[in-house]
Amino acid sequence: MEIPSALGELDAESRADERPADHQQELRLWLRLLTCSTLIEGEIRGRLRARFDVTLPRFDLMAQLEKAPEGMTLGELSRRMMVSNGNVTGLAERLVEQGLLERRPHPTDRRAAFLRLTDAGHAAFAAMAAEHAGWIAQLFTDMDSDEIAALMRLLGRLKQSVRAADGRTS
Amino acid sequence: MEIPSALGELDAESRADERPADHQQELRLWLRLLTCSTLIEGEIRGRLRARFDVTLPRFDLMAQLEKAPEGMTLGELSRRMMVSNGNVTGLAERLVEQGLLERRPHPTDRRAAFLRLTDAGHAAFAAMAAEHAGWIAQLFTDMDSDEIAALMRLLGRLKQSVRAADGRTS
DNA sequence: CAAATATCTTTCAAGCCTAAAATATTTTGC
DNA sequence: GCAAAATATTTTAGGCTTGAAAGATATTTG
Repeated sequence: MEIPSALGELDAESRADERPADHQQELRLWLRLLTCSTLIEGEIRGRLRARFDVTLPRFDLMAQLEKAPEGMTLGELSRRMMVSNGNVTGLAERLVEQGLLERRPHPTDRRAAFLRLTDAGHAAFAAMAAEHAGWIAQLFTDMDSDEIAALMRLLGRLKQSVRAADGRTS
Repeated sequence: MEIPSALGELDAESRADERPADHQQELRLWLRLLTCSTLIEGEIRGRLRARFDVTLPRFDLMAQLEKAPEGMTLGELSRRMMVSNGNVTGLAERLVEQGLLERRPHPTDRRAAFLRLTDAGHAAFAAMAAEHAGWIAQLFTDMDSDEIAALMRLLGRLKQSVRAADGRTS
């Protein structure tokens, strides 16, 4: 316990706005988080390329569509993938060219279009997804189930914190 | 405790290679981790652009150089930033053009070059770093110090696990 | 209903990023 | 010392990514 010292001195609270606050702990955590995702992402990207000659963004797009058998609009896809609209336009274009994706007009809204995996797309994704899951598991090998659960919970809290901060953005 | 049932059946261990193993927990953790870094990265990228008209990669490069007053070679920078050599070549080029970076020959190795922040680079970085730290802290607002410490520890374990798996890569 | 506003998508310019090949130089091992 | 291997960097081709502007269609509102 720290005891505020004598007369005329500012307590920690009052000082907070005058001196650069100490954000070291948060900064280091952010750096470590970024390191982890960069490492994993790089590993997965490399393996997808070597094994299936596919890029990570294309794999991610297919993964989203796999979960929506009836298809999904470009906008919905862009929100779920957390990337820009224009980005999805280009990715989808290339996947349609490859015959993995099918594009059809939205039944009631002529601005929009639905995207769906073709049969070839489903098959390709199934093959990739199986190995992908194994790679991820391998990267997490040294973590036991309790640690994974604890990380899961804390990252959930972090996600919540970030989204909340986003709301009250200055 | 599970009891292996009668004759002729395979125990869990033997089955492992035949059935798709359950990697759900790891997959979901990876997705959540990726969501967190994508959210934070996007937030920081946007603020850097709006407030300082600078990109995140340029900020990252400057942050690395700030820690090495005597400068650093391109290769060292590329390793620390975990990006390709060619990437650093281009980033550095643009920062030199802006007058934030200085490039000088390596004293003893004619293949290599040192990069250092110019005075203008130091000044620009100092201004950005101060606000940057505040933004990060704000995004972590809802996490208390214990949670941050716990996350830090678990991510340390994860980093270790990923690096170890990388070593024993098939 | 018409004007204003919102939404869905594409296009564009600029920059980021990688893997692989090429160039230049240094180090290593005979 | 010299050939071979290793290291530092650049170049190249291709793809990813963004933010902003523009086009097309829907929805809302006066």
